This record gives sequence, structure tokens and C-alpha cells, in this order.
Amino acid sequence: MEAATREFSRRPFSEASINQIIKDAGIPRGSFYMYFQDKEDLFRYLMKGYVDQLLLVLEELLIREQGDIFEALLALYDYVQRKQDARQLGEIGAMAAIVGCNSGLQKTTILDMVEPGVVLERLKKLINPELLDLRQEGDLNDILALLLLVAGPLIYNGVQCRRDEAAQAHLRSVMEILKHGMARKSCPAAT
Amino acid sequence: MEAATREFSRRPFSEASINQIIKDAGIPRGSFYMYFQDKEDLFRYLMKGYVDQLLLVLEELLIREQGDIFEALLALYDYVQRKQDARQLGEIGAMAAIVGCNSGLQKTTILDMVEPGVVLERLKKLINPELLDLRQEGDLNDILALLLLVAGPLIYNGVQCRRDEAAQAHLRSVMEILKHGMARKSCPAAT
DNA sequence: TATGATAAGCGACAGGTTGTCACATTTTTG
DNA sequence: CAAAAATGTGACAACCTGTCGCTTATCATA
Repeated sequence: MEAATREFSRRPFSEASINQIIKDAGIPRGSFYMYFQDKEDLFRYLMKGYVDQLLLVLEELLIREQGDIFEALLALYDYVQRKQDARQLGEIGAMAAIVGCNSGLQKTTILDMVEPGVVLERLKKLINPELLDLRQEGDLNDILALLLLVAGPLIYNGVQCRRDEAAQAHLRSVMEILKHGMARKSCPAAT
Repeated sequence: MEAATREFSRRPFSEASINQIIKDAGIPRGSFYMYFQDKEDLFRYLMKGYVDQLLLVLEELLIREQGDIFEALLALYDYVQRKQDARQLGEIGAMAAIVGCNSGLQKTTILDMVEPGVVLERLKKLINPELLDLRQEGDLNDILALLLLVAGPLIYNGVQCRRDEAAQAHLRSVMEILKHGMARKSCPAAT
């Protein structure tokens, strides 16, 4: 796992080499194929663990924010940036390194790693729908998917850049847009 | 170009083989490297052409809709679905096939193909900012990037699925959310 | 038109990759 | 404790890519 994380952090997925990983790990070729079908299988396994950790944090924040998904996502960004500042990102940092490891041509988003349904189901349980305050009964799944689609890259950005005020402001402004756009009642007065 | 389109439509980028392309095209290996640096270079070149075509359509629609980017994006979805129904998608269909060509692990979004700045600059010239009616002066670039981030996958979905009412409704509802969320004045009454 | 310089075309090749498979070794089980 | 089942192992075939010395075409100029 350590060797795989190292390799995937160094090169984009398509260029990562099983050869390198097994050489680094000091295990023979055949053993690798005993446990993983191929490079993608290994990558998915690795990611699943890291994504689970991030999801765990988000769930905790969601509870602390009493089901407010907007606040939870903003808090997740903060969390990630604080850890980043303290250079304590650990496992999540490894994930970011791996996921961020793209050739510029192909980006791998966090959500693509896990079956999308799973993430959504886990989050739905903790969300207070009243706080979402939906204008019309859009499918909660669709709404959440939209939120994560938008928040994902922005939070990922937070992992990459140390304390980037602009990025944080951007996330906040985007969240505002989504919150207002989804709101049932009339908008509060403009700033 | 034809051989390349065929190959990229068949396999995900990472699995596509230059060997296959040159065999199919009947050109020698060296000739390929005379014109393209590598597989990615070829892919980008191919995509640039197709994306330009789609952007051209969007620009036309933006003019027809008098600078309303929301309506233009909805119209783009319609356009793409009509063409799809009439099996006239041609070049754009080829692009969709290629871009859609993903391993499930790595998705290549249309926007990743062209320098993002270029798309934004071209669209900004045609957008009527008054129609966007921004609540606060968020950077127009950021707003547009958000719009395209969200609309991109949905429209791409329109190219893939023939006449998918649900997808269209989803796009419309997402556009509503963004439009309301960005609006300066109070929201119109709920539906 | 002849000529030489410059550009383009070509494919064998080296060095890399992956997944497999027959065999060695360890573990389990009757 | 021996046979059977599971696991470990690395040489191997089949593939891939980018290069490089060589051949061929093009084109400006004498």
C-alpha cells in the first residue's frame, strides 16, 4: 500500500507502473496479481480507504452543524486547510496527492472513486432537509449530487493550496449561490 | 484523423494504442511522430476541432438568445438532443464518443480539452451581464466557470442518451437553482 | 534543366510495460 | 503425518512506445 501510494503520487495513473510498485515493495510480480486484478483494481482499493476517511470527517462535521450540508462543506474546507497548514494531513493528504495526480488531460475526481450512490446515501441520513429548505421538491439525490459536484473540486483545491483565501471565498460564494437558488422562501436582502 | 477517432471511440484514452491507429491508417510509425509528439498530443488536436464546433453552436445560440447564457445552455442541450434524434450528430457525436470514452475510472470532461480561459473569453463577449443579474459582483469568470462545470456533464449526458426527458428536466432544474441563486433581486414566487 | 540542401518518410530496434502459467513452497485438513 | 489445497514466485510471451540512421521527395537556385 505504501509503495502504491508513493507511485501514484509521483505519476499520473496511466503512467504509474506496477513494475515500480512491486520493485519498491519488494514483492514478486505474481503475488501482486494474487490480490489485485490490475492497476485499476489496486487504485480503487487505495482510494476507497482514503475517501472513507474524508467521508467520516464530513459526517462528523455534518452532525456538529446539525444537518446543515452547506455549513458542513464549508467546515470541511476549513478542516482540510487547517490540517494542511499544520502539515498534519496524513492519509487525506496522500489521497489528495493521488487524486490530484493527473496528466492534465485526465482528472480523477474524488466522487468517481466510490460508487456515487454510497456517498449520497451516507450523507442523506445526516442531513436535515428543513435546513436545505428546498424551493420545490427536487429529488434530494439530484440536489446532493449537484452540491458535491461543485464542492468537490473546490475542496480538493483546498487540500492542494496552503491557505488560499481566494479559493475559500470562492467556495463560500458558490455555496451562497446554491443555497439561495435552492431556497423556498424569498431571498434575504442582498449584501 | 479517422483512424484516431475510431480508436479513441473504441478504447479509453489510456488503453488506446498508437500502433492500432497507424496500422488502421496505413502509415508508418515514424510518420506519426513527425506530426504528433505523442498520443496525448494527437488526442488534444482531435478534441480541439470538435470542441470548437460545439463552441461555435453555443455562440450562435447565445446570440439568438440575446446574451442569456441560461437559455443558451438549455438550447444547446435541445440542439444536441435534436441532432441525436435525427442521427445527424456527425462531428459532435464523434467528440461525444471520444470524450465519453472513459474507463469509468478517469473521465475526460470537455472543458479539460481546451485551455479553459479560451472558452470563457469567447463566451464572455456574447453574454449580456444584465441578464445574469448578479446579486453581488462575483467575478464573471468564476460564475461562468461554475455554470460550465455544472452544465458540461449534463449536456454531455444529452449527447449520450437519446431524448432523455429526465435528464432535460434535471438540467432545467439545476439552471433554475443557479439562476435564482445568482439573482440580485428577490426571488419570484415559488412554483 | 541540373544540382545540392533541406525536409519528410520510413521501419527496425531498444527498452519498457503487462498478465499468465508451470512450478516451488507453505498451510490446512483428514 | 501425508496428501490436498492454497498461496508464492519469476521467467516469459506479447504487447507497447519513442528514437534514429537511413531513404526518398521537394524546392530554390545556378
